[in-house]
Amino acid sequence: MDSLTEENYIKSIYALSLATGEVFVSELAKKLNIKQPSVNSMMKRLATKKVVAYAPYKGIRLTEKGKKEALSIIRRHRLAELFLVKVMELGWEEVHDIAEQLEHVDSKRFYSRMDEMLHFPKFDPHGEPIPDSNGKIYTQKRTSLSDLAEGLTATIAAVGEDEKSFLDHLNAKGLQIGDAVTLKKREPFDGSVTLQHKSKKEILLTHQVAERIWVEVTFTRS
Amino acid sequence: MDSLTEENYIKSIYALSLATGEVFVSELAKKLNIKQPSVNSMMKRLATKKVVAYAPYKGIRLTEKGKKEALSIIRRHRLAELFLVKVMELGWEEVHDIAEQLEHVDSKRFYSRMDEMLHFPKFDPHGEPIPDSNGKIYTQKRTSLSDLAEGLTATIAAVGEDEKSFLDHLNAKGLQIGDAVTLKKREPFDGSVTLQHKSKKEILLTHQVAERIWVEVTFTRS
DNA sequence: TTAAAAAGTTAGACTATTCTAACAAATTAA
DNA sequence: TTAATTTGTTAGAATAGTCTAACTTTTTAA
Repeated sequence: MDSLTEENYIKSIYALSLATGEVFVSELAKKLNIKQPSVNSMMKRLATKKVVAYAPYKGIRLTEKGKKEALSIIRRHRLAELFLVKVMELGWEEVHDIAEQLEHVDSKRFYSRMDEMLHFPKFDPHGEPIPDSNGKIYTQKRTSLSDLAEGLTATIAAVGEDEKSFLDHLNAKGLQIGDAVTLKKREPFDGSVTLQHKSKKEILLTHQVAERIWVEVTFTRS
Repeated sequence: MDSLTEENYIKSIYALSLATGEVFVSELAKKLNIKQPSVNSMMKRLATKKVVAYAPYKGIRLTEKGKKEALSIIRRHRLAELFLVKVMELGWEEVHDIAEQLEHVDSKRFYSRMDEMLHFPKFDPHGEPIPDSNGKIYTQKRTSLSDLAEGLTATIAAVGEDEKSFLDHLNAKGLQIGDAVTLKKREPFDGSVTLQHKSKKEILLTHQVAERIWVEVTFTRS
């Protein structure tokens, strides 16, 4: 097991190395508000633990093991944020610091219950993906249904709102997460969209509803 | 601010010194699974911080400041337990270890929201009192309504269940927290009780309901 | 009432984190 | 391409918590 401190290092390394695959001691030190020599010795420790690959004067990279751990922490953080907002009705602005603490709670049950209560969300309301319990991230490109081009077919991946009334509305329309829909027509006037659904029925959604639905394009026009 | 470790010491000192007002190094060491010399040096530190009063070879006592801190930790722990059970629907047996971690979360909002969501509970379902945010504990002697002697008048202080259906039932009977009731008669056969209510009406409750209502005796027969 | 037993204390050591000071390597810019 | 700048590393120290070994006080009980 990693200490709370180690977890924070791992999380930051993941975030900072996302783009290029590596981070430098100086960047990490700045991000964590810690002096370079401290980062340096922590890297030696994490290297011993096989969490990072680290050679002196070279960049820091997470190993597979390290990535897995990072994703697990990120999952806990994002689930916690979503939980605090959706279930506890706290404001987005006040939620980050609390999630920063909750992410270190060691209890599978605690997180699996959150997951259940939130209906296994794939994204947090910022649109950031929540890794699943195997560390798998939904990487497919998502678009809001309100931006999908006419004629394209896409799968409903997630909804931006988890409120019962919204879900009820989708239900009433016969839509569910996982359903494939084809965008038949978008009204230029009000942005409402007409969908072709697997049920063969045509479904009309207002712009307000469409923009809260995230889809993944599965087929393009050939 | 106290460290997580210090908070754990304070909580244990409070619990162990409740009866006599003091704890001994050996007891504390056993409770925390820590060796005596470690406890000894921590006591020196907490004494410097004015959290405990401690003289070598004498017992350990919390100062007023220390008691306040202990009550705040206990409040957080009990709120968290209740929250995990009532809101997150986890089982009582699996909740303690998680609450043990949540109690150290530093966020007033987090706890005040729990408090609100739980309707400002005065007791956890074990019947243990939850200190309020000023550290005040509801010390009055409580009895279950199912144990109240015939003829006594008492005030409804809390209910052991927070489920909507239970609260609805009480509502339908015209009972609310804070109401004074006099126990008119208890049926020996099924334990159901007849109450005299301030509304002048007589109310009949089954044993099942009565045992979930906590009351404080306000008047005794003279 | 004195000798075990129990309880408490000191001293010294070790790990996890962090820091400052001083030096070394790599990069950048003139 | 060398000198300045940036980046990284080592060495040594500090704090929080804990431990073991070796006493010292108190208590308990014969």
